Amino acid sequence: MANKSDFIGSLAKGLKVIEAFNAEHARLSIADVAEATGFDRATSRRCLLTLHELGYAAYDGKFFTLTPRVLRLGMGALASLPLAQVVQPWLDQLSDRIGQSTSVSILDGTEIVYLARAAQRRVMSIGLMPGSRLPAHCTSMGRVLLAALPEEEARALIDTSDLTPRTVQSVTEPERIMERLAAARTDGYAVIDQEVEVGLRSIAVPLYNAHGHVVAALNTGVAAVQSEASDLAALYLEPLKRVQDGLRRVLR
Amino acid sequence: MANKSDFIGSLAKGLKVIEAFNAEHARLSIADVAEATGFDRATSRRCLLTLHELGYAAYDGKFFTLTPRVLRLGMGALASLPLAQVVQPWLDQLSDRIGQSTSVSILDGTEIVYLARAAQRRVMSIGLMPGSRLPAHCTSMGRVLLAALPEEEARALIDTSDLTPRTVQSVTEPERIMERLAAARTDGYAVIDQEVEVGLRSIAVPLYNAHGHVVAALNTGVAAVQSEASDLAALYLEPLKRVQDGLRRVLR
DNA sequence: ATTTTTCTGTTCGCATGGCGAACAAATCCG
DNA sequence: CGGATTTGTTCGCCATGCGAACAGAAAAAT
Repeated sequence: MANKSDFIGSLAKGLKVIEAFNAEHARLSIADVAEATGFDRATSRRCLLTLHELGYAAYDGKFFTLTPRVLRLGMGALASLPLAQVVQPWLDQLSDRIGQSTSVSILDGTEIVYLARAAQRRVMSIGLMPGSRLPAHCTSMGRVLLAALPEEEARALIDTSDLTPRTVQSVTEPERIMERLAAARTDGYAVIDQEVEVGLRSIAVPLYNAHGHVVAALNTGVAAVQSEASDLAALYLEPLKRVQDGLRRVLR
Repeated sequence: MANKSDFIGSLAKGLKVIEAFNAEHARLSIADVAEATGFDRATSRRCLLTLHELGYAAYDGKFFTLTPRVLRLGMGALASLPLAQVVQPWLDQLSDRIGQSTSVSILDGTEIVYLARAAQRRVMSIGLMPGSRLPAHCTSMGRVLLAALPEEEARALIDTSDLTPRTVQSVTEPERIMERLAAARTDGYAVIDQEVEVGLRSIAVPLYNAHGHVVAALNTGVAAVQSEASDLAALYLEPLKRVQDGLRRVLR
C-alpha cells in the first residue's frame, strides 16, 4: 500500500470483530469481543451494533451471534474460484468409484481451505465443507501443498504454525515435519495416520495446472478401522493420480 | 440502535464493497466497485486497498478478487448454528436410504440459505453447499418456510422478491405464489417442478423444534427424468416426515 | 499511430466520524 | 446484600476518512 492514508482503520477493526466469532465462541458479549480483539470496549460495542444494524449479527440485549447474512461476505470468494466448479464432477466420480470421501483444498497461510468435497460415509466428527479449514502441517493435503513451496517458505510457515498436538500421533517437531515434506516431495504424495483426528487416515496428491504449477491438493480420507496406513498408497494412489492427470489438462 | 452515533459508516461501506463480489462479478476494478456500490471512487479504492492489505483481496494492479480469507468472516455464522451439526447425520442417513440428495436450509430475507447437505449424484448444475442461496419463492424449502410465516409477512417478502422467471415453468405472479404457500400450509409439504432449474424437481417439509416452531426446511431433489412431480409425495414424503418427527424431539 | 475516453494514483483541505475516558445504571456473582 | 463486572450513555477531541481536483496511465476508438 503506497500510502498509510489509503488504509481504513474502522473497516479493519470491524472485520477483526467478525473474525472473533468461531465454533468455540459463537455467542459473545461486548466485553468478550473487547477482550478477544484488544479493542476498547466502546469501539467493540459500536462495531457490534453496526453489524446488528446491518443484519450481520443478532443481539439479545447482552450477547451477539452472527447471522447467515455474513455468509454473503464469503461467497464472493468461493464464487470467484473457478477451481471448485471445475473439480466437483471429478470428485463426485472419483468418490463413487473408490467408495470414499474425496476433497480438494488450497493453502491459505498455515492452513488449508476446503474448496470442494464429495462425501461418502462420515469418517470425521467435524463436518468439512467448502470454506472449512484445517492446519496444513498435519494434513495430507497440507503436506503436499507445503512440499510444493520453496523449502525456506515452507519452513517459515511451519515455524509460524500452531503445532499443538491434536492426537497422540501428531508430529510436532519442525524438523520431523520438514522430513515428511521432503518425503512428500520425493514420493509425489503424502499419507497421514491419525495426526489430525483419531480414527482418520488420508492420502493426498498435488493438482497441477497446464503449466505444471501446483494449484491445489486432492485427497481421500478413510476410517482407521478400514485401512492400514501402509495400504493407502496401494489402494488409492492410482485413482488419485488418474484424476491428477486428467485435471492437469483442464486447470489453468 | 439507540444512537446514530453508534453506527460506523466506514465499516458498513467496507462490507458493502465485499458484497459487491459474486459469481457474476468475481473480478472487479475500482470503477466497477464504485458503480456497484454507489460510493465515491476514492472511497471504493480505500476500501479495496484495505481489504488487500488485510489479505481479504488479491490485487493485480487493476483488478481485485476476494481471497479464501474472507471465508473466515462467514464461518463464524455457520459454526454458531448448532442446527447444521445436529441435522447432518440425519441427512446422511436419509440420503443413503432414499438414494437422493437431501438438504436443510433456513430463510434469510427473500432467500433460503443452505445449512447442510447430503449429496448423491448431482442433479443441479449449480453446486449447492452450506452458505449457498436460492430465492425462497420458487424452491420447495422456501415455500414451506414462507408458509410458516404470518400471511402478511409472507406477502411482504414475495412483494420484495426478484420474481424474474428462471425457467418457463417458473410461477411469477404474487397471487399464484400465495396460493402455492396456502397449499403448502394445508398439505404440510411443498413440491416444485422445474421452477428454479430445468430438470430439477423437489419436495420439502418444515422442520419443527420441541416447541412446535418451524426452524428450518428439509428437502430432497430429484432429476425430472427420474420422477414425475405427482409421484414425489408418494415416493418421498414418508421418509421426509420420519426425519421431521425424529428431529422435532432434538431441535430447540 | 494518434486522439479520445476512461481509469487510476495522488494530494490536500475539511468536516465529522469514531475514539476513548468518565460516570451512572444495570446485571451478575459470591 | 454488597461488591464486582458489564453495559449504556455522554461528550470533547483529533485523527480519520471523505471527496474534489488534477496529472498521468491505460484502454478504446478512429
